[in-house]
Amino acid sequence: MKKAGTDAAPKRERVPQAERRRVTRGKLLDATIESLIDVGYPRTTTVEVGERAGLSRGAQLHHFPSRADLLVAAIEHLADERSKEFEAELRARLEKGDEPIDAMVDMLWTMFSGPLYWAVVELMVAARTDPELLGRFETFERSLGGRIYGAFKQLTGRGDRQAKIAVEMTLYFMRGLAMERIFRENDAHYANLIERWKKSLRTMLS
Amino acid sequence: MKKAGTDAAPKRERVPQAERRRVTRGKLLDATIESLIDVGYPRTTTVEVGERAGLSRGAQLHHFPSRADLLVAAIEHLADERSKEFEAELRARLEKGDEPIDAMVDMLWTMFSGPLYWAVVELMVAARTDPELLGRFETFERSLGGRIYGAFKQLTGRGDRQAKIAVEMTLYFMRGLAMERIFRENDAHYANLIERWKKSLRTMLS
DNA sequence: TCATAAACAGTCAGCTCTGATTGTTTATGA
DNA sequence: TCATAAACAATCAGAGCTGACTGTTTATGA
Repeated sequence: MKKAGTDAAPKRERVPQAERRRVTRGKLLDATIESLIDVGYPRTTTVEVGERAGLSRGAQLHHFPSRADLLVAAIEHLADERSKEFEAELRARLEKGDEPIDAMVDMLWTMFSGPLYWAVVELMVAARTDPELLGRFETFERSLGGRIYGAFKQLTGRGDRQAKIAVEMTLYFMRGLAMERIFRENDAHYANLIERWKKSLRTMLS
Repeated sequence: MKKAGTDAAPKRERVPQAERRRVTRGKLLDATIESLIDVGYPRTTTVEVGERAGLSRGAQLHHFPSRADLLVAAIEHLADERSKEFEAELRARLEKGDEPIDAMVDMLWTMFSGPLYWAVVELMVAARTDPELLGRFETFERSLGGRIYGAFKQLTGRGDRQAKIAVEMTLYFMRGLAMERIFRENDAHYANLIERWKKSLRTMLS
């Protein structure tokens, strides 16, 4: 009764190793991001992540031998997720055909006010005092920054220095505004400030 | 030889209990802030702080029975320190007699780019997932925010709604810009953006 | 000057987290 | 079909952290 029927019978799914590997790692990395969002960096322990992923310790350590390995991989995974989020948002705005500045700012705020951004904040702050994380984080942050600037060019047709700086300042403003959400949940307040930012941005670009 | 000469002899300093208490607690709280800046929130353990303060475990636990007590007190202490920093900066700008907007923005950037702000960031992010810290943090953050707005009124003579929002947006921008310092140290870059912000601010207020 | 309380020191048990080890199951390709 | 390697499971020792406990020193005010 140990071996499953080898011929006709239940027809077990045959999943290639590479695919199984990908799925299990994905579960662990998703669980890591989720834990960062829910309980923060210090309490994102390997046990916490293993439980969230529903995997045994052995399975976990097979893929990520140490907590550091897990977190470093989580940075890359988070970058992927944000990238997907970004592309989806960009497509949505393009379809809606909003005015470019509005589209850009709204799109960015959607990302900065979404749950994934808490994971970014946790990792960013942890990276400040952890050289290994810092190196990784920087790489992906720059890459996404470049992609955002590219989208701005695509939307507005402007690629000059002034535009670049305006995008940069927008990102900083969003970052600071997003942090405020630690204390306040008042969506109307943020909506108001976002509208005001659009005005400032237009002035900067004119 | 145990008891010191009671009459003439070496004249031991007599320090009142309240003062000794104040000093020892100050050492512990300073050490906590220093540790937050140097190694971050997760590694700011009670042992780490005790060693930095040069105090025994007993002394430490006498004043702060738990890690949580220490961190909560550190928030208040940090608020005091920032407050002092603020008042000092404000006086300096008033003496220099700079143009009000310049003075305000420069003063704020001095604070946001100073070492104390890293401690603020560490505690703020930790507070996100820790209700006890959150309550405390919010209180002092609001209080300092009010004081900053007050100074703005004092400097510019403007206390209208538009001014209030402009100050608020300035604080958000600074917060986001300060975080960038995790990755980049290029002072000239920040100086440039600060100058641009002054322009935006003037436009907002005009 | 002396009783009392606060300040301070040192040690340690208990807990949690990490990562190593060993054993079992499942998939793949020969 | 079977040997091999990857994937997964379970347990555990070691290290670090917290907070409790006990004992000593120092200051205060009666």
